[in-house]
Amino acid sequence: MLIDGVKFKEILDKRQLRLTGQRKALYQSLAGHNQPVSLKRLASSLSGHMDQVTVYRNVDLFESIGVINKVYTGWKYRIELSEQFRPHHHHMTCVNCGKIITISLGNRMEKAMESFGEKHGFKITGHQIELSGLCKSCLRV
Amino acid sequence: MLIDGVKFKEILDKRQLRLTGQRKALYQSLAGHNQPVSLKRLASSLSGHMDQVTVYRNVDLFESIGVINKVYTGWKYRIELSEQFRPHHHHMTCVNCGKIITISLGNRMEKAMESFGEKHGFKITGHQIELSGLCKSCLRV
DNA sequence: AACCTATTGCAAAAATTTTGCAATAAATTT
DNA sequence: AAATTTATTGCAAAATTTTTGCAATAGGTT
Repeated sequence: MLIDGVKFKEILDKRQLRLTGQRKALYQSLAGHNQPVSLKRLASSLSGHMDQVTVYRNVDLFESIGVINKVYTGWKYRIELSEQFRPHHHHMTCVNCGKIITISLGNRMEKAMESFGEKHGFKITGHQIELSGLCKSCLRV
Repeated sequence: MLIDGVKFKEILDKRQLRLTGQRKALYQSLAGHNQPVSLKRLASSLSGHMDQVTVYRNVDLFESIGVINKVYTGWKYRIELSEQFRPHHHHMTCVNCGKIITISLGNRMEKAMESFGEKHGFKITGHQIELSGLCKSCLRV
């Protein structure tokens, strides 16, 4: 596992949440994916380790403590580890084959988003940017 | 109704889809909202005019023919008329009170998104940009 | 090892979305 | 204007997804 498991434990500890076997399994499964996963896939990949209800409850929990982000690619949301564990990035999804590419927009554009909010009196705390289009191979066909 | 109803009819005609009372009602309800609506609210605002199943079916249809866009603000998606009926824009949502503000990012940034895709071999056909943060009033409290 | 209580699994409810089919009503033709 | 054609609707019911209550289990502490 490339992704820091110590930080995960710290985040739980700080709030007196327990590091259970199920939470470890969930975290590791997320760390093992290098693309956002749907809750359905996540749950089925973990079946045997834990009940589906526990997946739901912990996904909610993980979101509330900032361990994961929900990403909307296409019709449904998917889940990935947050920026505490991975560099900030965005996605580009092929509308034809569903391929997801991870991209980073660069500092200038990221900053621009924040100052954009300020112009309208907002203090920006996060943003979602999802591009969709046709990937190289689907363009050819 | 400020929003072009003729174009709506044309879009249906072109595909030999029928302009039913229910579709008119749905379109008008969408035209009457100046913010994205959840499917739930949409359905309940139309109850009496049409069955919930019909709302689902027509929302699907409207999406497939480009009449509406699905927008992800917060946890769930919401629906709004597409760029065929309204100027292209994005949203900024207050994470505290849920207020949604419509914003436009300006040509430079819009273009930048497209060329970003090209760099990675994608032909960009659309994008979602959703900012979240705290609005003026929620910052004060 | 005993204790405290957060967390889990199970069963079941609630909410959301999809499906099949007969009845209805747009649009076209006569 | 009536008849015709067939896309569309409403209803009932199934399927799927998400939430809830509670007793049993198992982290973490003393």
